[in-house]
Amino acid sequence: MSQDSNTEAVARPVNFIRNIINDDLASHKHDHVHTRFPPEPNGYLHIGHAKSICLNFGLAQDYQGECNLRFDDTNPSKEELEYVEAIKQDVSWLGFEWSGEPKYSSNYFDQFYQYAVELIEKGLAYVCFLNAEETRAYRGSLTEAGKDSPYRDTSPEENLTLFAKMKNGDFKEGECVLRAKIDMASSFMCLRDPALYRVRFEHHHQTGDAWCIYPMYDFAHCISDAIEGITHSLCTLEFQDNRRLYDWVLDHLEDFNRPDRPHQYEFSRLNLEYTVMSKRKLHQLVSDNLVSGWDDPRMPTISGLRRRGYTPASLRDFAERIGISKVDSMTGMDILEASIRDDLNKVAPRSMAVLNPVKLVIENFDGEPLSIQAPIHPQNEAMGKREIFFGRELYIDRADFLEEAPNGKYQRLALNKEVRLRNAFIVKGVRVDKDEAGNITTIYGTYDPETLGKKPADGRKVKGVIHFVEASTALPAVFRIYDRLFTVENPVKEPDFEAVINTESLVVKQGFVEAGLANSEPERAYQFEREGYFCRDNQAGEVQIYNRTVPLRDTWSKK
RNA sequence: AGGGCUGUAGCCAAGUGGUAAGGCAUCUGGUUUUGAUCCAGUGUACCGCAGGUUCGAAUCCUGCCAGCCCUGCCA
Repeated sequence: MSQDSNTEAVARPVNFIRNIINDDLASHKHDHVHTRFPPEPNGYLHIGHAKSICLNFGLAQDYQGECNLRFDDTNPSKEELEYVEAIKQDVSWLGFEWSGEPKYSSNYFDQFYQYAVELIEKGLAYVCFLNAEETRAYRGSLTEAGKDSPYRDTSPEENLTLFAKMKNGDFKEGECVLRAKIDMASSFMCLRDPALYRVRFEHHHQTGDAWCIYPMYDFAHCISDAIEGITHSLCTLEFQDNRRLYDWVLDHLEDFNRPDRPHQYEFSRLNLEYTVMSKRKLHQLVSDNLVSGWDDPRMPTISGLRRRGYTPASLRDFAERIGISKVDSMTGMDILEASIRDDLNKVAPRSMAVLNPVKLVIENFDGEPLSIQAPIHPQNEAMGKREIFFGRELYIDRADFLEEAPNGKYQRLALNKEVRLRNAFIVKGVRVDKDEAGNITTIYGTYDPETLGKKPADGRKVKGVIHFVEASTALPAVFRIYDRLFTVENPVKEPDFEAVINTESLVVKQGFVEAGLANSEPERAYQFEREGYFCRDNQAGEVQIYNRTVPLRDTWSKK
């Protein structure tokens, strides 16, 4: 089938959903693609949602179709306006544009009501006065059929009256529900006469107090999709059984019982190692003050990742790398980290920062600090140069000095050993000062003035390179070093996931950055050479705060 | 256990009867004023297990095993 000449075929990801779409287009079941991203506004979006966003909006882009943003707001007791605003912002930040105005399931409350009436008229729905407990008992179990509600055979006329009374507020919360009349013996529990509407005297963030009955997800979602002309309704695996109800509703409504109506397809949700992904648990972390908020840089939320320094491009790339399938999988952090490193390596300006400073005094240097032009990106000259300084007093990282080199592989500074100072001269350790406890307080050394931008003339080999900042011009800074939020791969498996929280997931360090960073902006990424990728935090203060997004790849320390 | 799904290398994941893509990770070289990047190379995958059909099976059939989901008036 595929000809050799067909090599221009773009390297688009392949997955079962694209195969379905291709088939649907080929068979003319649909002549276009229209997807939707339908979050319930009851919390902040996380990276699992990012996967779904990239899927739905990405499909629309690739097939020149459309993707709606729809707030699935059928349960006013859990939803808030704060979340709808945050969700819009996160989707936009990720780089996607929804089709037209944002939609709300609540836009269709009138239509839902009419469709419910249609089902009642057809004898396919009834008002049931069993309470919640009775309903559960009547439902049966996984292995036993349920039994019919005593209200199941009420006439359509009477049900119409009852349903109107429900809408008018004549019944109390919990007194009755509207149920679909399907099959109390079905092996699909969701088909055992599921509730379609419940009574809730609750203020809704979109419709105010106009309604006191609210549709259930299974009734509202499929109809919303159909009203909006969605072709492919994508959701996660746990809705596989619900698909039967999705189809049942549309099959029994005159407006939607047509071949080109929407169909639901399910893919597996994202599970990431060392974190939790459910909104409930994320809520708990916030309310228990285990993190500073939804946008704590340790959170897997989109806003948290953003504050951590993740870029929209890196998250989109991540979504592409993990792909779409129906396998229950646990994705490693390494893929996420590879995505952000790949992006930042290309675009992040280089800079130097010393996180655990110790003073290095260059004994044979005197006078004013020397200005040096250093490349902003060693592999990309077009990014230009920056000014750094070299002087008599420098800071280097304590981890870059040992009085005695442990072995031949050691590539850092030691007494009587030379090392290159990044972007500057070759220096040699001479002696140290220590306090009473034996801690090194100052390192003294000498520099070779002939080695700026060149190798030693005498041909001697100097292997290591360490970074530094000039003491008098450096800016003090706080560094927040983040690590995984949990100590175990899958915290959800623990009896109490909060018990396995990583108490060292945030370590704060005080050090210095280059003078050139005086005007760094929040969310701007930098590579602090040899340390990792950092971004300025959005918290204002006298001292700059940098969040470590991800360390540089390290193929050496593990040996 | 009644039903719905899933099992391809350490982790993701292509593959839809013709003899196992790719990414991440790993390892090995080379370049390098970041132990980074970059470049080149690197995998005995019993394709969950056992049978069967076929000239030929990861792909079809049967049985078994394992994991996930379903008994909200949540989504």
